[in-house]
Amino acid sequence: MLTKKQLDLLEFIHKRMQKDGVPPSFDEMKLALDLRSKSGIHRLITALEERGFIRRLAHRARAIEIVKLPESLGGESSSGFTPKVIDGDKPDVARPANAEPVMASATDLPVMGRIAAGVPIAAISEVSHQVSVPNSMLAASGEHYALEVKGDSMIEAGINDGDVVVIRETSSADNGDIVVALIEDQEATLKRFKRSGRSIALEAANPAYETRVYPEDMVKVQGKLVGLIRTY
Amino acid sequence: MLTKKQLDLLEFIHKRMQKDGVPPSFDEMKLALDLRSKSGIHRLITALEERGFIRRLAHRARAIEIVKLPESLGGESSSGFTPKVIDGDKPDVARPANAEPVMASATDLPVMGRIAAGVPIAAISEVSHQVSVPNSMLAASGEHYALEVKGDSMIEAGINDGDVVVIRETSSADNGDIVVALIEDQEATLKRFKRSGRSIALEAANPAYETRVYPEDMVKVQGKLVGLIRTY
DNA sequence: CGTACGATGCTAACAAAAAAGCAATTGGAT
DNA sequence: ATCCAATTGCTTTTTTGTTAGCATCGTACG
Repeated sequence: MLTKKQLDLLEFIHKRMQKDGVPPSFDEMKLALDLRSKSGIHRLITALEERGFIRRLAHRARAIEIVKLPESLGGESSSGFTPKVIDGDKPDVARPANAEPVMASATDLPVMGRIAAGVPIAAISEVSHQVSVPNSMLAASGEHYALEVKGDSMIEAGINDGDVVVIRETSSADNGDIVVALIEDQEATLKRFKRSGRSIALEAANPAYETRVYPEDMVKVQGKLVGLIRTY
Repeated sequence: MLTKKQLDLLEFIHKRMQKDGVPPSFDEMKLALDLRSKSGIHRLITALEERGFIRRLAHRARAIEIVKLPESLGGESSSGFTPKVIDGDKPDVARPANAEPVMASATDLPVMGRIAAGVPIAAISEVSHQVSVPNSMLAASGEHYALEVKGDSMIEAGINDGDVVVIRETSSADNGDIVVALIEDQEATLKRFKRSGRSIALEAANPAYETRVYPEDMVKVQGKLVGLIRTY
């Protein structure tokens, strides 16, 4: 899953955080890996993020957090690690007796880029990073992936700019479903699906955008919205 | 299930990862299996992926991960690997062939009831059930819990009826934060917080509801909104 | 027995990603 | 305003993954 360099860096970050609690800066990492430029680090970090090992805040100094460790670094296996653990322990809560880092059922899904609203987007392409979504959001079978929403076209459906939507792959949809549709094999959008006869209407949930109607063979449903995750 | 070659390769990858944590590159595998071309490896890898033994990121160097091992190779115990399924939910069986990502970082939070919008609610009390939320939504420290949203008072903030909101306990808030506030020690609501001088305004995100202003000692902030989860 | 097919092997050409470096910007924090 | 850190653009080299085309071998099957 990781290349040597990536692993080295991850290990360094991990040790650093164990030692003084603060993640290293790019320069420190540069030093540690004996590079002459930070840009190399930047790329390694990006790779680690893409693979779901770390999480970070862009443009924030030292805003790196380790999300998981590979087994080779004393990673989990038996629940050992637990990068950060909040066990939402509220008062009496009925929690199963086994004390623990309360890892719950979730699955990492790849975020396949951003999907636009008004003016669509470069079709779904590559993984930018991973998000964990509760399994309760996923169907027992079927492929899922996530997209970051760009724009405000679905605002009246409670989908805001920046939200992450979870999509289940499917090529069919029912009226009223919110779907990811590929129009003319070109642009992908998130819209509400409505069929009438041989035409398909894709309507935004925002009066500022107009509903567009296409003959059915110009629209391909790629997936349907099954969940939404927003972080403030 | 697997051909000899496929098994050999899988075994090699496994050992390799045990040893140095980094999966082998195609060339290394080529060497190991004593082939003169990578293309053979490519096909074997594809086969292993199809059969669900490994998972990988296409076009990424060394991005291979072993998902399961046949019994013939110490299948469970010896590797400390155990493609874990944290108890509770669905058994890991029914996963489509092209495998979805594995279990990831999430935490179960108790849902402490429903919180209303317009007309508040029976104060936060007992746990109705648990939801898994991605750890990325939680602060490194602090207590969290979840509430189910009842009503449409925050609809313009993209919070719909039925959504689950994740709250971090805190007694302070900044202007503009969406908070769970206890009014007169009686009713709890989810509103946007605005302070001016010694009074606190709690405003809904829905023109149908009016903003209410209280002297600061009548309002107690109980927590602030940090995340939202919606399942369709 | 001959054919079809699947699993393998090889070569060779290509396409991309990983990794590094340098320089110039942008952002945050103080 | 200024410092420091992070981000970006661009370049170069090396490593790694992907594909296509072709050949061989063995087995299942009519």
